[in-house]
Amino acid sequence: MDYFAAVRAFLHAAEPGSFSKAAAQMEVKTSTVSRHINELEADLGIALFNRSTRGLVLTEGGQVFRTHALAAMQSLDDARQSTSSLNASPKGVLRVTMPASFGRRHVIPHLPEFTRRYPRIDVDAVVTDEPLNIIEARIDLAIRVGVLPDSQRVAHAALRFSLAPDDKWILVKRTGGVSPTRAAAARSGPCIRRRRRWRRKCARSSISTRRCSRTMRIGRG
Amino acid sequence: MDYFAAVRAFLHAAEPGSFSKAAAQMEVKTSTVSRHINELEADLGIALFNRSTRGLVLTEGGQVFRTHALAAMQSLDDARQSTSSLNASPKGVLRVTMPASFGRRHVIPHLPEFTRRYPRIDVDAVVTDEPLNIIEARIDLAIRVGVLPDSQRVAHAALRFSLAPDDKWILVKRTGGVSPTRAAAARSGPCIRRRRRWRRKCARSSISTRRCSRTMRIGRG
DNA sequence: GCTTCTTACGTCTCTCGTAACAATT
DNA sequence: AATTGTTACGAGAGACGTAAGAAGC
Repeated sequence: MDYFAAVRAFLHAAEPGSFSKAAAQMEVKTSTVSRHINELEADLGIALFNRSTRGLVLTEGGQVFRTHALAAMQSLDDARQSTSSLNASPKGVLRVTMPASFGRRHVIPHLPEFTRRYPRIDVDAVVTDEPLNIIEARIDLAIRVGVLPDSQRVAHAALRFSLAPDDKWILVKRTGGVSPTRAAAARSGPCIRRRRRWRRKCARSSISTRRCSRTMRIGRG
Repeated sequence: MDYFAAVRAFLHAAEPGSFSKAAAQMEVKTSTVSRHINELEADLGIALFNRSTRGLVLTEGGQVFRTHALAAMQSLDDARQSTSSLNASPKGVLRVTMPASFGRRHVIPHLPEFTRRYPRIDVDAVVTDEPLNIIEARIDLAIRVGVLPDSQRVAHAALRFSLAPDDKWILVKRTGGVSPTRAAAARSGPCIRRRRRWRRKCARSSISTRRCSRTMRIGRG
């Protein structure tokens, strides 16, 4: 059974003491509410309502369940709210890694302006020439320049920085010897694997890609 | 989508940082876990995991969601536990109404023994000859004797008390002039409407009818 | 080659609404 | 007669597993 729907139906019905009103409020049929609550009662092994045509009255068990269920649903709403609000206004920690000399010249000078514009973002700049494991080090964005010693990470080598006149980074795929999928990855945007996946997901579900593009705007003058 | 299943899949995957392990633990396929978490991410508009073949790492949003989701699921478990435990060991308030003289003679004398046997039950005996509205007065069990003045409540008149030698109350249907459904009601057990429904529900879903029978054992010597 | 996550596809379960019924005012 | 809860039934959606693909070890 759809436990979520069942609990919601119960809570909607408990307040006015009516299945019909609950159904109207939830924009489903009375039969659905009735079924959901019957399923819930079967699952709990206890009656939640005393039924009469004069209205419904919560049983003792119904009252107990209602109290806890309300708290549970509240928690779940909190979970959704606080989580999805994270992508509404950019906020949190952004860990960026970059080569030392490149960083000093092209990134660090712009950080004061960046943090002014996005005060809720804490930039965590890992300035190093060491080849980091971007997963283990929890790097959100890696900037690489030149030919990497680790030739297995071809995708990284496809990212090239260009100070273009417009508000975009230009991503140029490496010429020659690139497999179709890798070329596609390079075409579609930033080229580390999970970023490509993220973009695909955005396209699928109409999520704003703001998070990506803002992240990429760090080095713009 | 099945929100509960999705959240559960997420929590199972977050701990070991693996969809496969979560799938094995939940006895579903990896594809199911993957789908659930993708749905959750689409719903929240935020990525919950950073994926790599070396394992998964929760994003910042993933950690936030995990914290809240854990609390929510905990609350829901509490709701189920505390509610269904109500019918495991008899506990709570039992409101019984009965005629004055009958009560004094056949019920009240047995209450000390009853409360000794079921110490977690508080019996609330409404001893009155007035015809109560059992819903409004929150009566769990009504004992009626003789012909009721309110002839519409035929079902009540079908309950007859008998001090049988075995551990049961014998319920005899009223002879003559009983409609098929009412006869069925009288046959099937205690005859106020919601009790009949309760019995039907028990039969359907294999719920123990213990709660009913215990309630009915009040007057046994 | 093995493991891991992803995804398209077909099946099948399961949910929902419709509609008829029961019960009461 | 009107309202409210229940339930059988059929259509439709949606979930699941299978299997193939992609990516990294």
